[in-house]
Amino acid sequence: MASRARSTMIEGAALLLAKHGLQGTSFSEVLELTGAPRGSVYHHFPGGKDQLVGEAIEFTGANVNDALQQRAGESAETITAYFLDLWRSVLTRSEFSAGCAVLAVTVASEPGDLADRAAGVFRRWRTRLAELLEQGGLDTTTAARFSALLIASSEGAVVLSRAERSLEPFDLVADQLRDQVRLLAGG
Amino acid sequence: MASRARSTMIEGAALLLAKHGLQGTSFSEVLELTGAPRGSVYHHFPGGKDQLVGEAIEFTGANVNDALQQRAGESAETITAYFLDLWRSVLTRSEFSAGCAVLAVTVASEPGDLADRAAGVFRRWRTRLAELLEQGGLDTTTAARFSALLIASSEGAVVLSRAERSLEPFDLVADQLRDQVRLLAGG
DNA sequence: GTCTATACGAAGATAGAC
DNA sequence: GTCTATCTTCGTATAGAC
Repeated sequence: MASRARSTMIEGAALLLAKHGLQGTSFSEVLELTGAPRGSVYHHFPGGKDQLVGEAIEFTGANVNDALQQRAGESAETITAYFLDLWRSVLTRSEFSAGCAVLAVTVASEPGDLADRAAGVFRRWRTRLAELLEQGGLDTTTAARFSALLIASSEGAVVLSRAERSLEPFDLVADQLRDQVRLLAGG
Repeated sequence: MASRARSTMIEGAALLLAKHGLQGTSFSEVLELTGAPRGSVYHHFPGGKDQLVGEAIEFTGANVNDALQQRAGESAETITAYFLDLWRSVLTRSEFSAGCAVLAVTVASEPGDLADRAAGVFRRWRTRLAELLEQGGLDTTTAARFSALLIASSEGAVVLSRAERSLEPFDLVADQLRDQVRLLAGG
């Protein structure tokens, strides 16, 4: 039975990881943000911070995969535009204060279980997106390549735009990718 | 007069930032790595950690710009391939343990001087690369777009490959980008 | 320029009462 | 399930001697 406090903490941790990074996300901050009770942290997460963070990035991973799933069956162009909008809205809704929790964990964690879980999330995104792009009209090789490119460049563009606090870098990248997928789809 | 210990610390900090992130890089680690004397940290860097980190990312920024400069006058295809190889070698030489210091600082620092300096580094890369791509045959608009795409996707691809501890994601991205710039250059 | 000693705060984690 | 108290470690930063 998953308690309310437990899932609230996971969602809160996911948000804080996206904003402040791995070491910048403490139990204290998560509790302050979510109002979850301090005394039950190690009751819900006996594995400590690593467990909470691990579940938070799996949560983020599932969110993105669910969102992608909603566009199953659409054209490669539509899927590309949708994926880009997903990340663009992270920037706009947070006023450039948030990015990707999975990336934040990857660049700040030493090799180990946490890093492996982050890798798993990235890999599932890449596989799922490639499948959808292939269904959307790209050939197998191109779908695998463009899936990797789309994820990598979205992640990177979010970082550039966060740094500059401007949508300019992100939008330049997005424009280029949308043009490109049109050509690849033989439009 | 810049002392030897001072520049050694800056280089060491740049490497550690790329490996362990912002909060994962402490004075103790920098001193251990570089053998610099503990007693003169605040003599060389009266601004504390922020100053050291700031100089470290400027150092990284200058390194990349200098490397780019070596390819001035070459074709857009050559410049693209060279820029990708630059980041690919970060992965291979570190056995997937290092990434980009500027990205690491961006996703882990709160708004302030440090974040602004990171933004400046990214912006200078983007501007300089766009100039070179334009000289290399791309029209102005395409050069600006492709410069942003190339930087964003390299940064993102480094993260994906670090996570998976495999060159596969990076190489998929690189293949796609090299194909794309060939088309853009009218090849 | 470099040293040691130390102040200070924050973090993760554990123990035991309720 | 939740609380408070506490332990331990580690980080940045400062002070003052050499």
